Amino acid sequence: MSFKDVSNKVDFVALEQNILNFWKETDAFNKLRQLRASSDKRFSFIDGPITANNPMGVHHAWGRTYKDLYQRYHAMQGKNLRWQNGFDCQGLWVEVNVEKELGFKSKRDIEEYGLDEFVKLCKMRVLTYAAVQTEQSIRLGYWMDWNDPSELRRLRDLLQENPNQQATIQGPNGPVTGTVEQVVGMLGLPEVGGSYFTFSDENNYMIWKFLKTCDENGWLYKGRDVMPWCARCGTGISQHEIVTDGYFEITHDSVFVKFPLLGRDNEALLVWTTTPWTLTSNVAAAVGTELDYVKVQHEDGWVYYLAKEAAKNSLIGKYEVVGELKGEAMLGWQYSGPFDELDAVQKAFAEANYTHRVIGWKEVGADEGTGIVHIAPGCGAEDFQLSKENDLPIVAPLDENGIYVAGFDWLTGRHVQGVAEDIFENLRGKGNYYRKQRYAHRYPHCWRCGEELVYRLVDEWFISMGELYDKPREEVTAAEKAASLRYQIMDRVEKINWYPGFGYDREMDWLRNMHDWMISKKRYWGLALPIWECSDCGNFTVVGDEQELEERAVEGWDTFVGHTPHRPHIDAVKLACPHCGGQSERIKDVGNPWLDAGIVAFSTLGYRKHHDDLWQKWYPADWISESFPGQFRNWFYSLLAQSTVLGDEPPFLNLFGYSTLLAEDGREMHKSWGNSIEFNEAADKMGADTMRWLYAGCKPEQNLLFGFNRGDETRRQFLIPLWNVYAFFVSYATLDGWLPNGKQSSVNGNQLAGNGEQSPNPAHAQLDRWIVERLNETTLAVRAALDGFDSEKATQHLEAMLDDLSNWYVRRSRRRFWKSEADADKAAAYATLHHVLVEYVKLLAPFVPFVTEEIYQNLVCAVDPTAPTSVHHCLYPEAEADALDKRLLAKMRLAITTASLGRSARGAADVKLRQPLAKARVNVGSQQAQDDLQELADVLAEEINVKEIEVVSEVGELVNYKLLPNNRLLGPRFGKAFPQVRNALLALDPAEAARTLQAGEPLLVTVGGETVSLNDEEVLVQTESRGGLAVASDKGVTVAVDVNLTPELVQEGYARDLVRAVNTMRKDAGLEISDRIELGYAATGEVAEALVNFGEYVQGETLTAVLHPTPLTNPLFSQTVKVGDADVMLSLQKA
RNA sequence: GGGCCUGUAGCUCAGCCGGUUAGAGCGUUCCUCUGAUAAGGGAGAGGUCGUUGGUUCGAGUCCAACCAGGCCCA
Repeated sequence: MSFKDVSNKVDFVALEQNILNFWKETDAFNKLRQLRASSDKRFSFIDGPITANNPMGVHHAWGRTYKDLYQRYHAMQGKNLRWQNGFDCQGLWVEVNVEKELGFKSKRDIEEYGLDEFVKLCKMRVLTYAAVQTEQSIRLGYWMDWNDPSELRRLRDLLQENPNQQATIQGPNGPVTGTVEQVVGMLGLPEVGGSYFTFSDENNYMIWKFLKTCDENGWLYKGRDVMPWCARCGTGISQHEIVTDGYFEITHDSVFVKFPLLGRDNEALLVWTTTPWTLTSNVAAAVGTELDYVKVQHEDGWVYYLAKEAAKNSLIGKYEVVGELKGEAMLGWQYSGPFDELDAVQKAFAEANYTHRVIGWKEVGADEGTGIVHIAPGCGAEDFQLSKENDLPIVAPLDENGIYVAGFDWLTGRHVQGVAEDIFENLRGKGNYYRKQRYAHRYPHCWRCGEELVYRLVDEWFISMGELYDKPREEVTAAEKAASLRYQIMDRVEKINWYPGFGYDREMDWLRNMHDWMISKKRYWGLALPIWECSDCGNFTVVGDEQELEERAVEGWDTFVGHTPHRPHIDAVKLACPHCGGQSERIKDVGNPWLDAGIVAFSTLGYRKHHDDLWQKWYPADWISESFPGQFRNWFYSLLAQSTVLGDEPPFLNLFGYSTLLAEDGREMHKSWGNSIEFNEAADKMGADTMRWLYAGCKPEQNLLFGFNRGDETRRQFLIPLWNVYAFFVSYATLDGWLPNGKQSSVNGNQLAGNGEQSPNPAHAQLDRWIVERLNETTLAVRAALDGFDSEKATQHLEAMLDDLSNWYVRRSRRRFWKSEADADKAAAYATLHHVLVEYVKLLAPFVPFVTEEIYQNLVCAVDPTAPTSVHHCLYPEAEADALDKRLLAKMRLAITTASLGRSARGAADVKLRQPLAKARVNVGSQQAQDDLQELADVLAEEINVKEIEVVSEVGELVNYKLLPNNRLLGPRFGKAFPQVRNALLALDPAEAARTLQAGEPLLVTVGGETVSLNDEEVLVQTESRGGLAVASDKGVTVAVDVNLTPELVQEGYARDLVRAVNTMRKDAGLEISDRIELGYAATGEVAEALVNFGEYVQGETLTAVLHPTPLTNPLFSQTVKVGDADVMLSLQKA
C-alpha cells in the first residue's frame, strides 16, 4: 500500500473525467443515498424545475452549484435527502420551438398539422433536452437521482414510433409497464424514480385538485378584459409575463386627428394617438377636468381645442388663441368619430344608443399628445376600465390572429401590423387627418417570439387574489382575510427566511400589487384546464381529478382513456351540465405554466396517493433556491399561492436567491455579441471545479460577471495552490515511505523513528498544533456560514486557511520533510499535514467535488481499505468552539504579520531576502505580544533571514511616536469639548507620553482650566517609521532591519546565491530531488572564499557529496552564473 | 408616476453600531522568493468616496434634495 505518485502539473478537466468514471463505476451516488436513507435527520429540498427546452447555460450552472453544494453539505451531516431534480415541460416555450422547427407561422398551421402530432413533438422535445441537461448536470458534478439519459432518448424514440405501443422501464422497486404515452406520463413518480416532469399525469391532476379547491372557495372566474395579446402566438400575455425584457424602445408613426364637434361648424377636438389601428374603435375622447385648454383659430380654417400646454408641440402653421377653458367645460360635447361609417361602429353605437362624446379622466395630462385622449375600450386596458365607469359601448376589432373581423369594411381581413399608412390615407380622404409624427417609446413585445403586442378584448380565466384593503395589514380582520387569498399568502411569507433579506420586501410588494391571476392560455401544449362550460346555459363546472372525470363523463371517455390529460384527447370528454343538464365541453384553453411549476411541492411528494409516508415527511421544504429576476411573481409566487389554497403551512422555510449572470464585459451574454459561453465549452475549457468555486465564492445578490479570465484567476488562486500542497505532501511521503496511523511501507527502508504525533522540537510541535487549530477554526466558520446559506463567506474562510497552510505551515515546515533523518519530528510533520489535508478536503468536498475526491482517494483510500469509498460519503468535520486555542492563533498571526513586515522592511532598503543580515529589531505594544515574539524569535529570524531578533519596547531612533485620541471612547466622553481634549493631547511630547502610559500611569491634560485624566485605553500610541529606510510598521508592529553588511555576511549571501544556482541547475539537469552530485567550480575572490568558508553549508543544501574547487572534466551540466559582481563557472554530475 | 437597489482606484468590489492616515483583487511598473509552485511575497503609481445641503465634537457611513444607472410595479 502506498500513495499514488502525483504530478505537480495537473490537468483538472481530465481529472474530472476520471472522477466521473470512478463515481459511475462505484455507483457512488446511490451508495450515499443508501447510507443516508434510514437517517431520521432530513434536509428537504424542492427543486425549481428547469425548462427542458434547450441545453442548459452557464447561468444554470451557477444555480445548480448552489443546489449541489447545500445538498452535499447536508448529506455530509448524515441527513437523508430527496435528490429529485425537476424539468419544466409544458407551455409556450416548447411550442414556439417546435413551431420553429416545423416552419410554422401561425396557430392555423398547428391545427392543420394536427394537435395530436404537435403535442407529441412537444413531449419529444422535452425528453430530448431533459436528456441533454441531465448529461450536462452530471458533468457539473451535480449529484441527483438522474434518469439514464439514454433511457429518456429511448422513450422519446418509442413515442415517435407509436405512443400506444407497450414499454417497460425499471423503477426502484421493479419494472413499470404501460403504453409509451402512459410511461412517459409517469416519469418522476415514486415507483419510477428519477427527475420529475411537469407534464406528468400526477402533476396535471394535482393542479386539477387545486383548481377545484379554488372554485369551491369561489375564487375561480371567467373574466372579460382587454389584455396585451400576441397576434402571432394567438394568446394573451398575463401581467405575470410582461417582463421588462419584453419592453423595447421602438418608433411608431403617431398621428394627430381631428374629431369634428357636432353642431359647431369647422370646430374639432385635436386628438393624438400612437396606435392608429385603434382609431376604428374610438368611442370617446377624454379630457382632464382640471386641465387648461385653449381654443385656437388655425390658418387652415379650423378651430381646434387642445390643452394649453400642448399647443406649441402639437400645432404646425399659424394659429391664434381665441379662447381658454377648463376641461370640465368640455364634458359631454359630442363629436363625429373617425370611422363612423363602419358597420361595426354603427351597430355598437346603435345598440347602446350612444354618440361619441367627451368624458373626464384624471389621468389625462398635457405632457404628451394634445391633452385630449382617444378612448377605444376594445383596444386598451385603461380604456376598457373607463368604459365600465362611463357605460361606454365597446368596439373590438381584432380576432386572435390580429386580423380585423367582419364589419370593418376595407379593413376586414387585414392584419393589424401594416395598416397604419392606409388608415392615414383614409383619414386624409375624409378630412380628419391633421399630421403624423415619429414617436419613440417603450412598447411591449411578446417575450417568446418578439412580436409587438396589441391590446385585445378577450375572455380569460382568473383566480381571484382578493381585495386589497385600504388599511394596514394588522388591521385586516379574520373575515376579510378569509375572503382574500392575497393576505393569506402574506401570512405564509412571514414564516419564511429570505436570503438575502430584501427578498421578503420584493415578495410582499408583489403581493400588494398583483392583479387576479390569469391562468388560461389559448394554446395547445399544456395543462388541460379542467373547466367544462355548458353550451346551453353558460355555467361552468370544475373537475377535481381523473376519477371524477370518469364518473361524470357522458361522452368521449372511451376516446380519452389511456391517454395523458392533454389536448386533443381530453377535449373529447363531455359532461352533463350540473345546472341545466345540457352538454358541457371543456374550454379549449390550456393552463399558465407557472401552475405546473408551483404545484410541485404537492405533486412530487405524492400528496394525493402517498400523503402520510411522503408528503407529511418532506413538506414543507427546508430550502429552495432560484435566480431572483422574475421569480417573485413567477415560481415563488405560484408555490406560495397554490400551497396557501391547499394547506396551512408555507411550502418552504428558507429561500435563497441569487442575481443574474452576465458576461465578463458586464453585458448580457448574446451569441451575436460574441460574449456568450456555452456550458459545455466552459466545462471543457475551465473545468467544473473551477466554475463551481467561482460561483460559490461570488456575491449572490449581485450580478455575476462570468468568463474565462475570471476562471483562470480562480484556478490560479485556489485550485493550483491546493494541488501543490497535496503534491508536495505525496512526493515526500512517498520518498520516505510514510503512511498514516503509524503504518510504514518499506519502499526505501527509511524507517521513521516513532509514531508519535508530537514533535520533540517545541517550536515545531507548536507549529503543528497551530495549523490544527486553524483547521478547527475554519471548520467552525465554514459550518456557520453554510448554515446561513452564505457560501461566499465560507469560501473566504477556506481560502484563508489554504493560504496559511501553503504559505506558512508548509513553507515553515519544508525542511522537516527534506532532511535525511527519519525522526519523530518528521513523523509529526507528516501526521499533521496528512490530517489537515484530509480534513480540509472534506470541508471542501461540497464545493469542489472532483479534486477533493481525487485527493481523498489517494490520501485515504489508497492506504486504508476500510475508509468510506468516497469523500462524499464522509461526515463533515466538526470542531468545538470552546476548545479553540485563541492564544496560539493570535500569537502565530502576530508572527505572520511580523515576518511580512520584515520582508517589507528589507524591500524598502532594497536588500534581497537571500542576503543574511545581522539583526532585526521588532517593536510591539503589549507585554504579551513582546513575549510571544520573543518565543517565536527563531522562526522570525529564519523568515526574515537575520542572525538575531531583538524584541524591544522602544525603537527610539527608528520610529516616531504619535498620540491619537481613541475617538470611540473620548468622543462620547467629552462631546463638544472633544476637539480641545484632542488638541491638548496632540500638544504633548509623544515619546514622553508613551513612556508614561507604558508605565501604567494615566495621562493628565488640561482642558479649559480643568485637568482631565486619560488612561491607556483612551489614548492610542502609534509608532511610525521615521523616514522609511529598512523599517516597516503596520497594526502596531514595527520591524527595523540592520542593513550593515560584514564581509562574512556578504560571503554567506554568496553561498546562498550559489545554493540557489546549483539547485536550479539540478532541476534543469533533470535530477531527482534525492540524487547526490559532485560539484565543480571555478571562482575567485570573495566567492571563492565563500565556497571555502560555507562549503559545508552549500554541500548540505545541494546534496553535494564532493565539492571540487575546479571545473569537472566531464560534467552532466554546467553553467556560468553571476554571484555578486563575479562570474562563477559551475559544473555538476551525479555522484 | 410609485417602490426597491446601486454610485468608493483604469476594471470588479470591501468598508461593522458614525470614530485614527478609505482597503482588497485584477491590470500595470519595479523588486523578490522558490528542490511543492501553471504558484507565492514585497513595493510603487492610481481616490474631489455621484453632486449639494443638513445633523454631529467627528460623515464614505446617518438625513434631505438632486444627478446618473439598474430592477420591480403602474
